[in-house]
Amino acid sequence: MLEITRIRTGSDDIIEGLKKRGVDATADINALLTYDEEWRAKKAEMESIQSESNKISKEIGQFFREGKTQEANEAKEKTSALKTKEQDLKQEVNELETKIQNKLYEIPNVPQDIVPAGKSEDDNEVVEEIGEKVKFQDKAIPHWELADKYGLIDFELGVKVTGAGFPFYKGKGAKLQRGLINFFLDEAEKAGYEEVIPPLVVNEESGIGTGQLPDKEGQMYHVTEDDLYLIPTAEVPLTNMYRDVIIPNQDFSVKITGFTPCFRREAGSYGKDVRGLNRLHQFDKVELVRIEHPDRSEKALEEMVDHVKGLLEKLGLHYRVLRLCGGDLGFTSAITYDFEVYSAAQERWLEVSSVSLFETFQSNRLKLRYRGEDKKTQLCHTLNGSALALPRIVAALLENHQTDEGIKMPEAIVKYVGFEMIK
RNA sequence: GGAGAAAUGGCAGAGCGGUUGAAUGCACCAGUCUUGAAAACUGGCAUACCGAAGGGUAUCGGGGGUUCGAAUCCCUCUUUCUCCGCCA
Repeated sequence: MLEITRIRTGSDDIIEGLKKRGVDATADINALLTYDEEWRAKKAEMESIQSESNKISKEIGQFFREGKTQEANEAKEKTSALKTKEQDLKQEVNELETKIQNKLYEIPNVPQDIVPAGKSEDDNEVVEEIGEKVKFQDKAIPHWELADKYGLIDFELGVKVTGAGFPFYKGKGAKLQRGLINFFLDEAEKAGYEEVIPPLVVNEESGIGTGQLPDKEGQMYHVTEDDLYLIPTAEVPLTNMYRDVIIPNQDFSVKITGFTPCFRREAGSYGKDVRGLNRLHQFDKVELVRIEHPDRSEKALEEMVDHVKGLLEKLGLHYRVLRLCGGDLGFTSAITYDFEVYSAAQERWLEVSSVSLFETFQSNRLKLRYRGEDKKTQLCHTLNGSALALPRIVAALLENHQTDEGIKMPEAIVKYVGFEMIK
């Protein structure tokens, strides 16, 4: 959520910036400015009436204490007119606040200057590409066939027990999963992140805090009986740890990591996108979350990007880094780098990580602030990134490291999974 | 799940329906004193919004109500604690 003060002072820049998303926010911003002005006028009026009636109330108290009952009763008469006026104004003020709030919820974050304009993923900017496509003598076998051949993952069983998109990992498939999680967590810890195991269900306020709600409730599983949501990413509970928090100094740097399963309804997905491990309703992910001083958030973003690159290199995967264009940028993000690994058998890129800087967009909703030198509270910057999401990493590992003898594990994870080859 | 009790500032803990945004203590910050520190003393110390400023308004778990006036009374929700039941 953008800050209303920013809209007051920089509406043109916001409108200009949002064009890169293909959004024309002129009407919304102008409406907001009108509501805001009206709100301030009404509120000032309401407060002066409140002030007056507070004053009279105090006088009445004084009269009673002095035993001047008649004066007190006369003063009471005066308040009734004020009261009805106050109530009317209060209602108007409330209505305006709701309107402003709803409008603010609708406006996405403003992309940073270096974010390219664009409509879809085709306009994303390839920042760099590392490694080369693996050459195979025959055609590479897709991961779902490999998973079946080596008994690693049972998709059919998942369909029976739960439904499509909820696979069973078995034997070495399960060990690979567990090993990768531990590997990612250890790497995060080495980089200074504190490990957290959060709840996997969150309340509505948390969903609003990080921007999943309102609007995108269709993407989350909703436990209606208790009005709770299954987390679509650890970002939600990890970032909401800091909802309504004021960090007492300005030298802070919060770095947390957490492994969680993630649950996504993924309504509307179909075809090759959902084949095998490409898109699941439940998947495992290690997430990084950072809360930073605005002056240090750019640096933090770079560090996170470097961290993810390091992981992909240790896994020996051919990957590329994209700077998302305005149109592909998430609602809450000011800048996002996506990481894609090359799927040798499917011959396409698979997204395995997304690292974003939200600036104050989330912290404004979260009321997440720090206390500056002048003792005033300022909004923090929030960031997060996957490091990494498991299914597509597994898909890429299986496909890219397949040999005639089996699937070779990258050196870095051998000690984590406990074997060198899947045979 | 059933029965009771409670929810006040960073913490502890007062609070009669009327200068209570809230006593007091601790913690914290600044100053005095000191070679330095401690102690002592003095002052400061919630958040948000509106306003150029003086200042104003709101907030005592959340929401609603009674009243000229609510931290204080009523309703409701949430959470915590104690006891009982159930249970990894």
